[in-house]
Amino acid sequence: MTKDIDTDLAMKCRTWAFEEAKGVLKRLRAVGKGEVKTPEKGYVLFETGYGPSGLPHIGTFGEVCRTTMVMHAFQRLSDIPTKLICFSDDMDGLRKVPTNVPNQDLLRGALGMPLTSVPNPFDTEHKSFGEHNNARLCSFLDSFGFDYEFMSATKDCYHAGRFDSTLRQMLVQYDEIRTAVLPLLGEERAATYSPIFPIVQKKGEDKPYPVILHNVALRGIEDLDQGIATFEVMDDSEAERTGYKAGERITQSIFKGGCKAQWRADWALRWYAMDVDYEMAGKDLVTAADYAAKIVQILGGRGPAGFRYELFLDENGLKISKSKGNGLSMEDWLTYAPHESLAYYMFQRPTSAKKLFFDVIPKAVDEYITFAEKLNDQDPAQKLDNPAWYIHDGVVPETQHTPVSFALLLNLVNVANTEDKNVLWRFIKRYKPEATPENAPFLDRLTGFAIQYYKDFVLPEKTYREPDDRERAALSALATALESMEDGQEAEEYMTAVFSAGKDSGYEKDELRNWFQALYQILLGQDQGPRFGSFIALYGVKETAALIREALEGKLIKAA
RNA sequence: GAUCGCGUAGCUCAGCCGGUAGAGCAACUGACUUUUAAUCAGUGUAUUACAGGUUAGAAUACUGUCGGGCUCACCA
Repeated sequence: MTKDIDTDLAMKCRTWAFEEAKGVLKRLRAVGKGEVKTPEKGYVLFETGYGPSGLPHIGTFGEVCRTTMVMHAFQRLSDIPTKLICFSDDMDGLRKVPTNVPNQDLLRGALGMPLTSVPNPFDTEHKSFGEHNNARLCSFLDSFGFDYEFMSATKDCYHAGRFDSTLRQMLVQYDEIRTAVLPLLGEERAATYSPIFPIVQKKGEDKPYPVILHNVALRGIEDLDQGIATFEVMDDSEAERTGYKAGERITQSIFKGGCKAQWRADWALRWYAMDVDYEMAGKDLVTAADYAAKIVQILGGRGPAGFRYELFLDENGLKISKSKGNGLSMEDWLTYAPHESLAYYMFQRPTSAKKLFFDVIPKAVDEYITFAEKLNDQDPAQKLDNPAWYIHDGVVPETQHTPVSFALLLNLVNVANTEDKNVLWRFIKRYKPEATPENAPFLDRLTGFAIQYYKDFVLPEKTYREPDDRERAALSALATALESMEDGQEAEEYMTAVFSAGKDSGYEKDELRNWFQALYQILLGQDQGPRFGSFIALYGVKETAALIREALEGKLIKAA
């Protein structure tokens, strides 16, 4: 790519993304024995992991988004080609049945199977549960335009034999690896811990039914080059699920899909086999990542560079958990704001815990807009301090331009009292006559979000009331007056009509305030509203008249 | 128990390779308006948790204390 940023300048940049990218350089220098050079695989590998037992979520987005930012930074530090791989750990066993998935019985009958062997409970063309979720991950990532390569543990690695040479080595160093992990484990677990789990056919099943044996110990290596080894089952904890009881022995090849590594070891296996240069991890995984790095060292390699980001908390400072349903979900955010604003949020200080709840959304959107608006005019040093640089990889597209803030838009949609984008656009044009949905597509998206916000949070609060006799007479007079008027007149003209209708129906001068309040309460379902003359001008004369007629017929109350 | 981050204006937070403390919201004042809201303009006298040391100078780096919190220690 063209060098938009001078390398020296990039080296001086101290934002976390560049600090991380420098960490990658440091790793390359160590691996290259003092020289930074292109790795044998031909590129620098940035990896993010994904567990396909659930759907992609806000954490998935955060990792891919942030890793991409580091990769973009790295591209300013070095000419070495880069690649981002989103790795799906889809050989992992199905441990429990997710409650938010159809065909619960189907899944209950597949416990213990690798996810890519679990039948697909969804009505999609994918053969397995794992593959279905993989596809979900990809379409999720694609919807944001991430530039990545998908990799399946089952298909691309275990079964393809890609991990075999590393597995061979793990077999040789089995005890060493096991010993390294033991200090981390509780006593009970340590007794039966194995870094490698053989995958066997469940006993007593006619159909193919692969299950992962977790409670085994390596007893001997029969043929190292074929990966053939003997394992002994250590207890009866999985007897019911697998048919294997304590003391039974299994001799088989662990190559070509014959085994699965325990997750800490699996991480190490992947890092070593693929020579991963960078992978970040959430704080909940720090210990595991440290141990995985130790295992990589035992294998003779060096773990990837990468840092530990803090977790997201809810409004009360508690960890966001999908099962508890606290905090904000991906869907919540994307319902009310563009993904660019979420990327902006992800850029903000990943090393300190952030509260992620509803109120942060509008602020994130407006801060994103502020930075995006000024990026292209800044000098290179300033650009590197601008979050928008990281979100858009250097240049903000013209289509992102928006002359109006999200906060203003939220006010506008409230005032406009509309679920119609076109009406909202008329209000926007009053502020910024040059803006159109065509020349400001990002603003057009924002109007959609603002309307959604209005629908979900403002509209339910509305309470329309019935007009009394005097109000009824005044409203009726106003409707009649408006029906004889045309669009396109000054707001003052309409305002005069509103005042006349009020005065003619008996409102004294000091009482007119009540007349306006009545309009809002009866027509808009709220105690306050826009200047009414302007409202008519923007909403439309005929439309306003129609609205009044509806109110008089009591339709608005029923609708609400 | 181990680890990691946090403690700055009423609220949410920014500032943290050291140089007299900022934003948004809230509040208040004014302008505009034949109502209100919006909009526009303006208004911030915070022991930067506490203590100590380093420095010509510390919210910022260091040491300690207190407070409250996440995560890990069964599984991944």
